[in-house]
Amino acid sequence: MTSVEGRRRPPTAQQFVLGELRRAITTGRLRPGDPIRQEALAEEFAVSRVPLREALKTLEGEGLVTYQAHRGYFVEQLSLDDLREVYVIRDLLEGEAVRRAVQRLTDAGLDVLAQAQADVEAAAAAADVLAMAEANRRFHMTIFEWSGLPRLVRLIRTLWDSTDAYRSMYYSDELNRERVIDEHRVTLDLLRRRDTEAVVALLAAHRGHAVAAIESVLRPVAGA
Amino acid sequence: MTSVEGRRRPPTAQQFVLGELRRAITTGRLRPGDPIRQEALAEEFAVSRVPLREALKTLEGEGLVTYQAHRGYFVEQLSLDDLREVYVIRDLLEGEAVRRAVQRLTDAGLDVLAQAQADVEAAAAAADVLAMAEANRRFHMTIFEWSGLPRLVRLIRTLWDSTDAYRSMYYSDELNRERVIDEHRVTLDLLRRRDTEAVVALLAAHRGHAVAAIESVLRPVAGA
DNA sequence: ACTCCTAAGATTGGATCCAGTATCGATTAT
DNA sequence: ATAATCGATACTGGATCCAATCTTAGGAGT
Repeated sequence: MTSVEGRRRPPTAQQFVLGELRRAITTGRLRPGDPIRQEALAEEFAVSRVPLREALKTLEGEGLVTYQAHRGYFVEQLSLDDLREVYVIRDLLEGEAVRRAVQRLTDAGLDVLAQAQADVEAAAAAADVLAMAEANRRFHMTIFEWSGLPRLVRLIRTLWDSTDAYRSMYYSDELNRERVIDEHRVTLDLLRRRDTEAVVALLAAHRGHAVAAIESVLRPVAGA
Repeated sequence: MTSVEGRRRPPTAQQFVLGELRRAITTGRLRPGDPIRQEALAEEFAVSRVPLREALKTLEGEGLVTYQAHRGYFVEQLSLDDLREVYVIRDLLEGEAVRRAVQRLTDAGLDVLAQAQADVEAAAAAADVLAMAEANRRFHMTIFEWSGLPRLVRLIRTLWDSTDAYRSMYYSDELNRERVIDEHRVTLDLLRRRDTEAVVALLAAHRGHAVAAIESVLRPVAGA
C-alpha cells in the first residue's frame, strides 16, 4: 500500500525531525551548550515549530537537551563528572545485561554478532568513522538484546545517545579504533566459550578505556 | 482563573498538565490501557491540545504512556514481566545509590530522613494512603540523593514513576503499610550505624516484598 | 450470512497566528 | 562615567484552525 521510496522516512514530521536533531547533535553540528533556535531549525527542516518542539521534548527526556521555561532548549553540556556518572550507570546496567545475555546465547546470535564485527572492521579499514560508530553500536546492542530485558536495553541505549557527541572523539584516534577491533575479537571468542565473567570483565575494561580517553581529551577544556 | 484548589500552579501550562496527568495516572483515574482523548482532557484542564501533547511526550519518555503515530497515546499497561524487569533494574541502580549514600551520610541528613519517616507514620495513622505514598517516596529519594549522582537518582525516580499506578495497590493493604513502617525504622537504625551492606540487603528485601505483593494481586488479572 | 468496499465521523498531526516573557540596548538621573 | 530604569526586539508558549489518517457504520455484491 505504502509507496516504497529509496529512503525510509518516518510517518510523522516529529519523528523525522527527531532523527535529524539526533544526527545534528551527535555529529557535532549542534554543539554542547548551543541554544536551540526553534524558528531557524524548523525552517531548515521545512516543518513548523510544533513537531520540532515535540521532538525536543523527547530529546529532553533522553538527556540530549535541557529545557528552561521561557528560555528554551539547549544542547546538553556534560561535565567530566556527568560523563563519569553515565559510565558508572552503564557499568551497572550493561554488566547485568551481559551476564544475562551469555546465559541465553545462541549460535545464530553469534553469527549476527560476527557480522556486526565484520562491519566494524570494514568501516575501520575504510576510515569511515561514522559507519564504524554505527556498527560498533550494533555490536554491543546485539549483545544487550540477548538479555531479554527490553526496558534495560532501552535505558542503555538512551545512555549511549546522551554521550554520543563525546564518544565520537574516541573513534577519531587511530589507536583507539584498533583497540576497539581487538577487544571485540576477544569478546567474540569469550562469548563462544560462554565465559560469562571474562566477558563481563572485558567489556567493563572496554568502557574504561573509552572513558579514560574521553577524560584525557576533555580535561583541559573542562577545567574552566 | 480557574479553580486552583490551593495548589501552586507551574509557570507553563505544559508543566501544569504534566503534573495533573501524573496524578490522574498514579491515582488510577486513567487506568492502564486507557486511550488518552486529547480534546476531552485539554478541555478538562482548560488548556489547548498543544501543551497537553508536549506533556504526553514527556510521559512517553518516562514510560507512563505509549504512543502510536496517528492513533495517539495510551496509558502504559505493564505485564508481570515488565514489572519484574523494572524491579530488576531498580535493584541494580538503587543498590549502587544506597552503597554510595552510606559513605557520604551526615547527621543532618539523618535528621531529614527521620522527619520523612515521621511523616510516613503520621500519614499511616491517619489512613491517608496518598500522603503516605508521598512521604515514603521522599524517604527513599532522600537516601538516594546522598549518593551524589543526580542522573542516577533521576533514573530511579523515573522507574518509580512508571510503576506508581501499581505500587499504590501495595499501600492499600493495612499489613503492608505496617511492614513498610517497620522496615523503615530498621533502615534508619542501620544507617545510624553506617552498616552499608545491611542497609543494602534490607532495602533489597523491602523491594522484594513490594513486588511479591503486586504480583499476587496482579497474577489473576494478567493471566489473560 | 459473509466479505469487501465506500463514505461519514472521530481523532490525531501540523501550520499559522497571537500573547507572554526574557534579553539587550538606549536613555536618564546621579 | 556609572548605574538604574524603561522600552524595543527576539524568542518562546499557547490557542485556533485546517489537513491527514484512522475507525466505524452501512450497503452492495457474492
